[in-house]
Amino acid sequence: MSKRVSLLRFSIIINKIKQNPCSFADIHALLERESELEGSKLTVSKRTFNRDLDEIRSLYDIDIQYDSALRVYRIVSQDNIDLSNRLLEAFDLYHTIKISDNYAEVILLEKRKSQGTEHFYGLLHAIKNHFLIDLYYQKFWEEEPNMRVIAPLALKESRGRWYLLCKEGDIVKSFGLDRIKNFTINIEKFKPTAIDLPSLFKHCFGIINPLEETPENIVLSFTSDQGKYIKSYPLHESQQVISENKKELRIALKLRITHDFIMELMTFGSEMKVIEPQKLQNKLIQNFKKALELYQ
DNA sequence: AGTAGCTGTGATATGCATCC
DNA sequence: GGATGCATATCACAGCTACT
Repeated sequence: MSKRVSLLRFSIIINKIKQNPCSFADIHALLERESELEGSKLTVSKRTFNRDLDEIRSLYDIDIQYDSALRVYRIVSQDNIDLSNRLLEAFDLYHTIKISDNYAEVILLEKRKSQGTEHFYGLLHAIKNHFLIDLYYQKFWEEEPNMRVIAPLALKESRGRWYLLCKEGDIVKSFGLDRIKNFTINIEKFKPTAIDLPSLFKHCFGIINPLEETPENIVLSFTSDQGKYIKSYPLHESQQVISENKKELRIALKLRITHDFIMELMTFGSEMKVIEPQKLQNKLIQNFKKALELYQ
């Protein structure tokens, strides 16, 4: 039994129980069906299933137990939902890529360059042990990568990309992992400083963080169709629905108005209107006018 | 150097017995 | 009825040898 087959079985078990608490017989039947799709045997004995539950508990922090009153297995606690969902997602993605060769006509992977995740391990080592690093970084607008010595603080995910947060002087800067050409861990250490990074980025849309800007209360109105997407994929953690009817969905956000946020808002075109603040509305009007001028 | 085939070892799955 | 412990079976893989 390969690790991949076990992990696939864990994923099937968790997803099934997550959707609907069910009996061992139900899970066995599902594994039987999945075996046909997968082309290898996924069904296991009751004993192995029990051991799987232990593994799932330690791997994903998902506690599945038998409910004798309802005669079903169900999830009784999930310590860190975000983390376990991400672990499951990561495995589903891994599995899909793994089998994509055999399903080339139905699994269409995006052709894209590496996200720089190969740097994770080395960077984490430097962050944990407070080592300075010599970073060779390729800016979008420069031909050659330049080298800088920086104090790495954290890795941050933002809008599907990964960034290295560093301290340069008193400022926290971010570097896209996909633009890191190379880095070496310096023998010199830096003095760790207590910076509350989650708070620092609390009112940011993405990775751009102009601290001189104060967070603004923003109200947006979406068409009801677009509103459905916005409700399922919120723009920001501060997003709150303030009103909803057949014609529109109104949401409130609290964040710093940055270029990336304005660009994101422009992608909604005529499906969205800025209600507040006035200066954000003006900025969008100005941008759309400029865009229109390109065609006149 | 590359690879096919063999073997030993550790990891994993299983069935049975027993407990609660 | 499900959960658990234990002995055994099975599998994957690294390391080795022999061959091309």
